[in-house]
Amino acid sequence: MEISEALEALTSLSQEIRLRVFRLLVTASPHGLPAGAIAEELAVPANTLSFHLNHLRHAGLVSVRRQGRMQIYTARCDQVEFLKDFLTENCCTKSSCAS
Amino acid sequence: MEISEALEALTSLSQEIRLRVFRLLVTASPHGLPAGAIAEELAVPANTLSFHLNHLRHAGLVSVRRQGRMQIYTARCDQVEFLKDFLTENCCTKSSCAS
DNA sequence: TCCATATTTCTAGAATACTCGAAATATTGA
DNA sequence: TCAATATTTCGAGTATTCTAGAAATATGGA
Repeated sequence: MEISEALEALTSLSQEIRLRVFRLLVTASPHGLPAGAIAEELAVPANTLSFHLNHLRHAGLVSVRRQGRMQIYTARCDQVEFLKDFLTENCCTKSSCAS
Repeated sequence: MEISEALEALTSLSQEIRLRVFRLLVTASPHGLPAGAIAEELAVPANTLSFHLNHLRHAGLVSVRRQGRMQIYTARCDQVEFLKDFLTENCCTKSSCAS
């Protein structure tokens, strides 16, 4: 993972609503959840949520598919793995790292 | 690691200058580097750097000790481990995770 | 004590991010 | 085609973060 991608992922996950959205989607993995269900669960207005879902999508952390009228969002857990790898390779010394 | 602590660490590392500072300090681990050397290496004004070092310090990602006139900053690599653990526990499904 | 060096704090302006009402778009079913 | 539902886009206001000049603080050496 490039530093610019890592920055995008870190920026996306560093916002409370987005982190909560992502965690929720991880628990709902691999089926995903429609935007409306996320908005209701987290008590966030639909348009505000849409803004954050877009942010996560641009950062590559979620993917989306349409199912009828609904947009189903799914966590891209592999991207978190890449982020963790980035942190391991760039932000850890050998001695301090388990992996 | 609590969600609020994780947010602080993610926020700190999601800013380009701070991420570069942290990576530099990891390479200089465990000795650390004086603020002036970091500023010079990254070509950032001393007071701007100070702002970001403060941010990293409040997030627990670096520690500092005085050595004569210099302030020596050191990466707290263990905190990155905690952040990775947080991501593993909260943001990964079992199937998607190596660990 | 006085000066030079290293760094931080103060401050205000600039840039970026977040929020949410209102309007627009997409889909389904009648 | 029309109404209802699900979601997104637009736009403007608010809040937060970043930047860097200037001044302040801390230390060591002459």
